[in-house]
Amino acid sequence: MTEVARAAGVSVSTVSHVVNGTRLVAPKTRERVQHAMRVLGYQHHPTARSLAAGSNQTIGLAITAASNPYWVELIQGIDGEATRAGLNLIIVDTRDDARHEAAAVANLIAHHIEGLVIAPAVGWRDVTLPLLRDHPIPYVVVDRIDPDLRVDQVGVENEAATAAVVDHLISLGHTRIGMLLGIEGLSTSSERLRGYHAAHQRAGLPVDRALLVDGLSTSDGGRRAAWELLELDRPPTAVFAANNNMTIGALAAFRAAGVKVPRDLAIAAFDDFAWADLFSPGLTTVAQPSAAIGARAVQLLLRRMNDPGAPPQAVRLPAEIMHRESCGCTP
Amino acid sequence: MTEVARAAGVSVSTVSHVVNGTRLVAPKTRERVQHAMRVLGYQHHPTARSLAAGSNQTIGLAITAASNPYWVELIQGIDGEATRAGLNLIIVDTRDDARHEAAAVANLIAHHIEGLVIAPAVGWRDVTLPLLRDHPIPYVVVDRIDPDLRVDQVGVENEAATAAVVDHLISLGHTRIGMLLGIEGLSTSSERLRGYHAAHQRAGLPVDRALLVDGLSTSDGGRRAAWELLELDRPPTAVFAANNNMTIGALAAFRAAGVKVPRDLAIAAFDDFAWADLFSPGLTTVAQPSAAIGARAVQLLLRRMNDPGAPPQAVRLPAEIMHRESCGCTP
DNA sequence: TGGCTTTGCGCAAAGCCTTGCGCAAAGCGA
DNA sequence: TCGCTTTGCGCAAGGCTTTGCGCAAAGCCA
Repeated sequence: MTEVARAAGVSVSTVSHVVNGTRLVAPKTRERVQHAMRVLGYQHHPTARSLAAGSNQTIGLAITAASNPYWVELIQGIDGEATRAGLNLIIVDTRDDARHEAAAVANLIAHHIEGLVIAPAVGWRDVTLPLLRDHPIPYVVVDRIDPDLRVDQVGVENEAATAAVVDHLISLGHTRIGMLLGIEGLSTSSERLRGYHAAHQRAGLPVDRALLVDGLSTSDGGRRAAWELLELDRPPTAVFAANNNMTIGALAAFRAAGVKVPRDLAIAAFDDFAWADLFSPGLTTVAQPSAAIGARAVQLLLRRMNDPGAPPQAVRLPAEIMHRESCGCTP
Repeated sequence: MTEVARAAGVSVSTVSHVVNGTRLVAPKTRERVQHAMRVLGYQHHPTARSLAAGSNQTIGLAITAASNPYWVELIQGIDGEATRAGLNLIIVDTRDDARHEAAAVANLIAHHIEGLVIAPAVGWRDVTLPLLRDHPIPYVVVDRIDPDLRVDQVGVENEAATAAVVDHLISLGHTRIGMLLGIEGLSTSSERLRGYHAAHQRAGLPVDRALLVDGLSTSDGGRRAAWELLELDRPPTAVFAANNNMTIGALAAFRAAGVKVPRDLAIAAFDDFAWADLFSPGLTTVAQPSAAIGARAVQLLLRRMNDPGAPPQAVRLPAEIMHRESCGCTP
C-alpha cells in the first residue's frame, strides 16, 4: 500500500480512501492511484482491514446440516443475500442439538462475527439464548419463530397454510383427518397443529384427539405414527403430515400396508419435494419460500446491525399450496 | 493483552506464548497468566492473530449449492474434518458454472484462504484452473477426478462400482441394458460409462450404442432419455442411471408410461437416496461414501498445506452397492 | 567454584490498514 | 480583492498479536 501511495504520489490514507470510497478523492488523483494499483498488482489485505476497522464483514449461520432440501434452499437464500451485501458467511452445524448449537455459536462469537442467523434447535432457549444475551451480537432467528421472544424472526405462515390445506381436505368431504405432529418444543410444530384445529373449528367439525399422533419430525417417527393411524378402530380417511421427513416415513408405511393413495386415503403434507410428483400419485404439499426466508433474514440482520435499537420484527412469509393428486381432488 | 501481561507481571510475548503454547513457559508463570486472563475476562482476538501470524486458519470450499443430498453429505464431511483440524470453512456457491466458479474462487483467494477444496464445474480447466495456477494456493479436487491433472484429488470408484452393478444386471439375464449418461465433460460421467463397457466386455456382451442415451445429469434430461429408451424398436430390459437426478426423471417417465419395475424393466442407479426404499419397489443403488470423501479431501489438503512439494495424490474410495428390489434379483 | 548448557522470558519490530483531526488550496459571493 | 465555505488530502495514532533475537538466571558437570 505504501508503494502504491509512493507511486501515485499520494499518502496511504488516500489510497485507502480510493479503495474503499470512504471520502471524496479528486477524480485525477483517484485515477493515478488506481493506475498505480494496477501496475504494482496491489492486493488488498482483508485481514489487516478487519483489524484496523474493527470489523470483519462476516456473519455466521448456525443451522443443522441435515440433508433436508428445505435447509439447503434456506442456506442458498442466506448465502446469496449475504454475498450481495458483501458479507462473508461462516456456516456451522448445530446438529439440531442445543448443546452443540451453543458450542458452535460460542465459536462464532469468538471469531468476532458481526451478526448471526440462527435456525434454533429444540431447547435452545435455555442454552443458546442466554449466550446471545451475554454477548450483545445482532442476530435473527429463522424458521422456528417464538412469539414470546422479542427478537427479529423470519418464518412461514405455518398456521394459515396448514389450515388452508386441511380446509381443502374437509371440503372434499373428509371428516376424519389424521395428523402426524412434529416434535414438541418447535414452534413450527405447534403452529401447524393450530392450523389443523382452526380449519376444523371453521368447519364446525370436532377434533378426535386419537387422530393426532406424534411423528417426532423424523422419517421413522412418521412411519410409526402412520401405522398407529392405520390401526385405529376408526382410521382416518385423510392424513396431513407436518413435515417432509414424516411424509417419507408415512408413505413407506402406507405402501407397506397396501393402502392406495388417494383411493383409500388422501394425503397432504407440509414442505414440498423436488421429487413430489415422482410418487404415485403426486403429493399435494405446502411449499415454503425457503430461499426467500433466508434472504429476508439477512435483510433483517443488516437492518439490526445498522440500527441495534430498532424494534424487533417477526416476519411471516406466505406459503404456496401445490395441488397434486394425493389429496384426491383431481382423480 | 497488555493488561493481562501487566496483571500477571510478565510481557505480552509471554501471554501470547501461554495462549498458544508456542514455547516453554514455567508452570508458575503460566498459572499466573491464566489466572489474570480469567479475572480480566481476556478474549483472544483472532483477526489480530491472523494479521500477526500471517495466517487465518481458514480454508475455502467451492461447490454447487444444488439441493442434492450427495453434496450435502460431502459438505458435512468437509466441515466436520475442517472443524476437527481447527480450521474455519468458508463455503461459496459455484452454481455449477465455470465462470461463477472462477469468480467465487477469486473471491476466496482475495480473502487469503490457506487452502481450497473444489468440486469443479464443467469447463473449469479453462477458467478456474489457470486462476489456481497463478495463485499458488494449496487445493484439492473432490468428486470429479481428472487423471491428466497432477493435483490432489478424491473421488469414488466410479468405474468399478458401475461395472459391478452392470455385472449384476447381466448375471440376472439382461442383455440389453440401457444407460442414462451423465453430462459430457465430467469425469464421473465418462468413468461410469467405462464401467458399463467393462462389464459388457467381461461378459462378452456387445454394446448397442442405441442404448446409451444422454441424460445431461439432470432430472429433466433423465426423463427425456428414459422416454427415448422406451421408444426404441428393441427397448432395453434393464436401465442403469448414472446419477440421482436422472434417476428421478427416469422413474417419473416409467411411471407415466405404465412400465412396472422390476416386472417390465429392471433399474439400478448411481447415488443412493435417503428415501430409496420408499419407491415401489426399493431402488438398487450405488451409495457413495460422501462424508468420507469430504473428510479425506481435507486430510489431503492439510498434508499439502504442510508440505507443498509432496507428490500429488489421487484417492478413490470404494462405493457400496445397496441391493434393493428394483433390479429384480429379489422378487 | 568455574565454565557451559538449558530454561525462561522480555524487547521491539512487523504485519497492513483505517480514520479523526487539521491544514492548505480552491472556489465563491460581495 | 477579502473573507468564508468547500473540497482534497496528509499526518500519525491505533488495533492486537506473533516471533526472531538475545539476555539473564538456573542447573549441571567436572
